[in-house]
Amino acid sequence: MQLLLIHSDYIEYETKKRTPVAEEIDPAMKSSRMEEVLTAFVAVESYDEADPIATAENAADEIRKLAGQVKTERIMLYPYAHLSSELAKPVVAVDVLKKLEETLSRDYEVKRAPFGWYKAFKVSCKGHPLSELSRTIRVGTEGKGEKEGRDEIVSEALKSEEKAISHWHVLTLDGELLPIEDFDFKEHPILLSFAEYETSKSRAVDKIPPHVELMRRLELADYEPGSDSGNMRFYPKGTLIKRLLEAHVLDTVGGMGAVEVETPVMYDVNHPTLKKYLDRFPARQYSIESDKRSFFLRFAACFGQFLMNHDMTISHRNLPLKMVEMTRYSFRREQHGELVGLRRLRAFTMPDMHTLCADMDHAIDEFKDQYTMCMKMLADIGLEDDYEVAIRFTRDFYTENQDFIKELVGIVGKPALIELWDSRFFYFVIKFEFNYIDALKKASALSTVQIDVENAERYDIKYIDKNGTEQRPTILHCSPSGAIERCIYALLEKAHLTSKAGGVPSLPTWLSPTQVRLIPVAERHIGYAGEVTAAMNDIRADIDDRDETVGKRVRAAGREWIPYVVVIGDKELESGVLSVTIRSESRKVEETAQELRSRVIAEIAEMPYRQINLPVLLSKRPVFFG
RNA sequence: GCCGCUGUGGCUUAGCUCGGUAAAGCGGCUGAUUCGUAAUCAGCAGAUCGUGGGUUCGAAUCCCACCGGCGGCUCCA
Repeated sequence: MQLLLIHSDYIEYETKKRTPVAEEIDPAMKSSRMEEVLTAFVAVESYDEADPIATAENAADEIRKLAGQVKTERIMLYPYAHLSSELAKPVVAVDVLKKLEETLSRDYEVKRAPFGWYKAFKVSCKGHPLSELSRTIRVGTEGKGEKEGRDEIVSEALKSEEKAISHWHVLTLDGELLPIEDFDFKEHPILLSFAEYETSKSRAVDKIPPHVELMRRLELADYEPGSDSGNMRFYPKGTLIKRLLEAHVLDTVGGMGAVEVETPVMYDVNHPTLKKYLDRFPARQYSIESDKRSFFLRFAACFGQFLMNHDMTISHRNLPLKMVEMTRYSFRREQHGELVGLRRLRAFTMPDMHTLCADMDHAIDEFKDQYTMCMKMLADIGLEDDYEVAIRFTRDFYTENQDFIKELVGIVGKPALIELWDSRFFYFVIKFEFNYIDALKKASALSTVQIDVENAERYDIKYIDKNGTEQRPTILHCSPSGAIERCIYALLEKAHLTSKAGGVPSLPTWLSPTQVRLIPVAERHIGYAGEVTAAMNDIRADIDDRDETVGKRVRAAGREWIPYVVVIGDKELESGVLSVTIRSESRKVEETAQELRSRVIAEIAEMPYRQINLPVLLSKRPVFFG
C-alpha cells in the first residue's frame, strides 16, 4: 500500500462521474469537506492481497502515529490510484479502505471518499515539516519504505499458539501420567534439561555453540554472508555427509513403501486452500513478488504433496499411500535471534513424508511403525541414546487412546515429556518428536510424526472404499530424521561432549568424509599408497602426499577425525602388511589392505556409500577454511 | 524483533584506553629436507582494519548510522 499523508487546513471533494470499478455509495458520500484534517491518499496494491487485514492494521498504525504528531482529530481517507502502478483488485481495495475506516473510527472522526469515481477536489497543505509524508506499507517483507519490522505475515496458528495453554506432564514407564512437578528427575537429568527448556524455567548459559567452530574447522559448512542469515554454504565434505544422510533416509522410507516425488518450492499466497493452511501452520514465511503475483516459499513439502493427492485417483487398495520428498530447501523465516549455526536455519533440507491412511485406527498403527522406524533412524545416524521424547496431544485424543500413548513410552523404554492441550490449535491431534539436547542444554526436534485430521478435507483428498464410496483419509506427516543439517549439528555437538568427557571425538564411519588416510613416509612410497587406494576403491581412502613430516600429517589426520590412519614406509612396501591406527580404540593393528577394506565395509554394513568428494591426493586439494 | 557484547590478511589474534608508516602465529606459495605415528628449516606473497558517513592536518583507534556474528529475551512446526 502506498500512503501520501497531508496535514491540511481543509480538504473537499465532489464526485463527478463513475468509472467501471465504482463502488455504490449513498448520497452523503457524494461530496464532503473536512477542516483541520489529516488527508490520507491511499493506493492499495497487489502485494496487499496477501493479507488485506494486516495491511489495513499496519496502515492504521502509521496514520495514528502521524495524527498524534500533528495533533489532529480528523482523518480523510482518499483513494488515489495514481500512487502505484501495481494496483490491487478493486474488490480488495474497497475492503481494505473500509477496514481502515472502521479501525480508525474508534479513535478519530473519519470520512472516506468513494472508490472508483472521478472527483474534483481541493486540498490545502499546511506546509510545516511534518505536513507532507509518504509511506509504503508492506506486509511480509522488510526494509521497504520507512516501515520496518512488525509488518510480517504472522499466521493465525502462530497467534493462537501464543494463546494455547499447555499442561506439562511426564509419562512414566509404568504408564503413569504425572504432573511435571511430581516426577522425580533424579535418574533422568537430560529429560529434566529438556523439560526445563520446554517450559522455559531456566536457560542461563553463556558459551559459543561448539558445533559452529567444528563445522568450519572440519570444512563441512559455513555462513554465507552473501545470502540471508540462516542460509549456509556447504563445502565438499559437508555436502558428502548431507548426501549420505539424505540417501539413508530415502532408502529407509523407500523400504517401507514410500515413493519419492518432487514439488515446487514456491506457492501462490492467494491460492484459497494454501491460504487456509498457512493459517494453521505456525511459521513465518519468506515472501517473494513476481510480476503481479505474490508467492511464499514452502516451509515443508505438505503443499505440493497434498495438491498432488487432490488430483489423484486413490483406491482403498492403495492405502497406506506414502509419498516422500527430500526438500531442498524448506524455508522458514525464523527470527534473527534464534538462528545459530546448523541448529536453526532459514533454508534447510528436510525429508517430508506423508501417509494416507484409511481411518484413525490405521493411522495409529502406521504411527507406531513410523515411531519405531524413527528410533532406528536416529540410531543409524549415530544418536542412539542421545534424544529425549516429547509426545503432544489434545485431551480428547488422550481420553480415547490412552493405551496407545502408553505403548509409545514402552517402545522407547524411557519416560517422555508430555504436552497436553485442552483444545486443538493445530491441524494435528497428536505428534511426537525426538529431541536432541546439546551441551548448552538447548533442545532441538529431530524425528517427528503427526496425525493430521484437517488437511484431507481442506485439500479435498479422497479415496474410494470397498463399497465404491468416497472417504477422507487420515494423514500422517513424518520427518524420519528431522532436518538433515540439524542431524549434523547433533553429531558435532555429541562429538564435542565426548571430547570434553575425555573421549575421542568422531563421526560414524559411514559418514566420515575420509574413512582411511594413507600417509606415505617418503616420496618413494606414494606409488605404493596409490596401489593401496586402488585396492580399496569402494571405500573412501585418500593419500596425504604433502611434503611434511609424518608426525605432522598424523596430527592433521587426527584433527580431521579420520577413523583409520595408515602410515606406509619401506616395511609395508616389503611385507604388504599395513600398520593401521584405529581412532575409536586408540590402538594399532597390522592388517593387509584387503582386511582393512573388509573391516570398513563390514562397519558401514547397511548404510549408503558414496565415493570421496575431493581429490585423493591431499596436495591437489584447495583449502576451504583456515 | 528487542537488549547486551563483538567484527583487524584465508584462519586465530595483538594494536584501540591516550589518533601519527598495521604486528605475529597458523595456513598458502617457493626452496631445502625424504623423514616411521599429535606441529622440520629458510624465504616470499597476502589487509580498501565489516560498510557508509562525521570529527581531525591526520582515524583500525574518537562519534553516528547500517550490516554480519555471539549471548540473553521471545519462540520452536
